[in-house]
Amino acid sequence: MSQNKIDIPGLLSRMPLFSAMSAEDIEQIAENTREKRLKKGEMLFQRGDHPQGFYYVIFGQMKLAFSSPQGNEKVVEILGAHQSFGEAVMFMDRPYPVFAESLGDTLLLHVSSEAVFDQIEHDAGFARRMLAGMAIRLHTMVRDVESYSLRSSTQRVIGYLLQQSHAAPCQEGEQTIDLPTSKQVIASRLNLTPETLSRVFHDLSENKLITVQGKQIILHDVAKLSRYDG
Amino acid sequence: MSQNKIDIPGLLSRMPLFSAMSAEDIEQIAENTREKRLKKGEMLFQRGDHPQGFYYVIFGQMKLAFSSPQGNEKVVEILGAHQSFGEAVMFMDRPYPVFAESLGDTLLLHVSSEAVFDQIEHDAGFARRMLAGMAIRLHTMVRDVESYSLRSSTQRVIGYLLQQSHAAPCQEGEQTIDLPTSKQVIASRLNLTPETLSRVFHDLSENKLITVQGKQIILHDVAKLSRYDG
DNA sequence: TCAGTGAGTTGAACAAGATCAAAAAAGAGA
DNA sequence: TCTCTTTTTTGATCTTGTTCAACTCACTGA
Repeated sequence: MSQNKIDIPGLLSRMPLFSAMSAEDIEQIAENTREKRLKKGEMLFQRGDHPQGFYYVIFGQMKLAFSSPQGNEKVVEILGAHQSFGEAVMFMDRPYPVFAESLGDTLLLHVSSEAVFDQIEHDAGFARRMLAGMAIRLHTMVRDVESYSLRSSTQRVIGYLLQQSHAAPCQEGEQTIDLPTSKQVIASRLNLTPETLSRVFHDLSENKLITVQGKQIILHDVAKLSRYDG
Repeated sequence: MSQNKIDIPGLLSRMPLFSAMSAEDIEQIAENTREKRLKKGEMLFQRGDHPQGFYYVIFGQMKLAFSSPQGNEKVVEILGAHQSFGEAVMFMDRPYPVFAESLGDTLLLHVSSEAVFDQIEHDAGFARRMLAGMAIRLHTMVRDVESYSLRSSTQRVIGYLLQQSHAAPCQEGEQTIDLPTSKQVIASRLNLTPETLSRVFHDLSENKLITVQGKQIILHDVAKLSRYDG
């Protein structure tokens, strides 16, 4: 908590959602924005809490997840800097369906619902950007359902690695990526147990497709990797 | 195709999305709306096609699904009368991630993207309703992911039955529901094989919780059913 | 430096569903 | 009504990924 004052309007204007807005409008939003600092492992909200705005990650990392009565936990999303979450739930009369917990020391901005609703009222471009953002979110979710439904564990892991690598699908040569968080959390994100993820990594390593060094993973041949089917 | 002329403005004004709109605005939308008739089993759009608007079901039934390279098919959503689909994808520069096929003879309205964008431009209430609709869609998707991730096949089936029954969770006595389509399709919607769905129904019947008569299912005790854990 | 702790790995046994094959039942058309 | 087709059910077997337990490793903090 030893961080200095932060420049809220400056940060807001760097968000895609707000970047096309006038200085006055930014100022208006900024007045309804608060910063929120979390230490590693802190809970931001629980499933069932009522939302009053959405969040934007300045630095650090958050996870969104739900837990079953049996105590299992399923990570829905891992969010890093420059990503936002909680927009959708503002527009429903519903509590959060997931809980949010920080994965490291994290700084968030919280933009209140009122500010968002006011902006929608007089800025159609903003409304359109908001709709576009939610559409992308929905699309991501649909792709997740697709991958849980009709891809094997190995295929899901490969898909994740390729996504993280941001590589053109046909790119030649090696590519190094850094896992954004622990393997446990990533396993849950991919709907796998940590054991299974470990075994998949082992298998891919044995086939000379990747090398795992802690959180660092080298993809030896992106093209071959995307064709591989365990 | 022997249906008479249909009253497009009348039908539109009965949609929640448009119901609060002025007659002139409805007329404007209506001019950009076309009807589309499908026979059973017809393909409306393929994965990869480019959207030019969204659809609304007047009567009949549609399924949205994707298929894997291995030929498996996974039904994402089953849509009946008074439901719409395809809104989200209008707001992205992306093709459809799923395909759409009719499950019976179906009449749809197709509302063009242009009409929607124009309306957003001058009607903030419309934008808000659009956002609310997409938020609900997203929420449904999140609940699906939850149920695929941390519920057993039996629990998913029970969840589906309870949802279809529209019963208050603590309701006493019997409740009859009609499956909206074939058990195959429902199985896929629930991420199950037809065989597994059949066995779950069998198991629930044996435990006197339900009776299955073709597409008709009697829930003998909603409260007990929602507590049951095979 | 070294215990202590949580993360990650490995192996063996297990279980939930899937798959394959075949029979039974229900519809659809003529 | 009687085929012919499709859907649904049932049984046997198989697979994928889970579970449980033990072990290794890396890192943290006195």
